[in-house]
Amino acid sequence: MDTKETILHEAIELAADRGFESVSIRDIARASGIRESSIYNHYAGKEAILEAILTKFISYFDEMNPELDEDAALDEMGLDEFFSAGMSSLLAGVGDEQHYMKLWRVIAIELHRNERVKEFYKTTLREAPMAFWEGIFLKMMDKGMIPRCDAHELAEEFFSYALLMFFEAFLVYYEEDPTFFSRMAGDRIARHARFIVGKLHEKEAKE
Amino acid sequence: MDTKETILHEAIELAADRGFESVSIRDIARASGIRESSIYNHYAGKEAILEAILTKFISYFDEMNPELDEDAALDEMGLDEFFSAGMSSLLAGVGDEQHYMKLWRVIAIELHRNERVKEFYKTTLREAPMAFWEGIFLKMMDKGMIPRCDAHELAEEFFSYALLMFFEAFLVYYEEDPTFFSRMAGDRIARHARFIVGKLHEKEAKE
DNA sequence: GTCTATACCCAGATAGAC
DNA sequence: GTCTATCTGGGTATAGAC
Repeated sequence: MDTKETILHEAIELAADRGFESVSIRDIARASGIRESSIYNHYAGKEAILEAILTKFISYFDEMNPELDEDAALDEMGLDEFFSAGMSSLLAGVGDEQHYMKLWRVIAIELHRNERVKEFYKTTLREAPMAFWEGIFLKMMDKGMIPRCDAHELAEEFFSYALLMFFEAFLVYYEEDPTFFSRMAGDRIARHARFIVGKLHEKEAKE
Repeated sequence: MDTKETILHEAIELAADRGFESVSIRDIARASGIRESSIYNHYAGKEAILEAILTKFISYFDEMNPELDEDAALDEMGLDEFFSAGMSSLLAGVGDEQHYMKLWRVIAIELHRNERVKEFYKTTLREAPMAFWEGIFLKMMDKGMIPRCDAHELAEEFFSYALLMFFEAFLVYYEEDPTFFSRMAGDRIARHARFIVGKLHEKEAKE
């Protein structure tokens, strides 16, 4: 690993503990085994390191979240199976490699003060998945797999729970248990999915 | 307003913008119209001011959230009415006075690094309301108002959405719209409540 | 590209006159 | 209880030798 990568890596490790704001150039230099001044040969300043962290996170996220071929999947699966598959895909997208988890933690902490992170949250973490699931639900209705209802609302009900898990895992429980998301989110979201599926099945049974 | 109160007030105003960490004693002194050194006649240090903020918030919160007499209420109301009442009570508990909203914002930002805030979140914001709603659902089942099911799960499904609104309102949307919670949470949570009530009604119809 | 040395600033905090 | 003055430490960042 070259120096530039090392600096970035150590900056993330430190920022996951106490937030990027609380990490100094000195800290990063010490952890990277070089002097403060050497950092400026690789990054223009502290802000540039944060930008690099966000860029790394976003490209990592995109790479881990290939477009799902929902049409093919919908033809082959039942409703329950599809939810499980969708959730596995979601969790795979979050990843569970330790260092990647730290990136999520940094992003969560930066949310309140960084415009780029806010934009990422609003479009990539919230709107895009909501639109995806809304599309899925519409197709399910077309195929008669679920009864007709407001697909937009259904998507909101379904995906909101995953968003709450994100906030709780990385802002509330992270320090006492950095694996909270990988360990708990899967089960909790699966339970939630069953609740929603239950609702759809009941509707079906009723009609 | 005496000096000690002024210091606390201005500290909150500043911390709501950029987080308490980013506010300096100098900033607070300037906003309060006194010198830095004078602050130490009222507070032991910066940490003491943060503690005072948390204490103010918690006592304000407790004051705004009187115990609801759910038994009496349940006897008089239908299911829909009770949900509306419960939600109004929740929103009243959050309050909408500007300065109080700023306290919520500060709390949300501090969540990731302050143990006291984490504890408040876990017990007062999450566990207590969950237990309250679980109790309500159990009583509703006893009275035959809703079909029997897992009351704990139902409470989680119901209240999780309100928690997500808290995170989104104060971490994501606050800067562009400080009134997001008062304006949006009410409607959104009401819609969510209708979704849950819908589910219960369908269960009822089915059985 | 890394080092030493240093500039410059602002942070939290204290001493002591009034 | 407020002020002026000051301390000490740590922060980001730059200059220039090697």
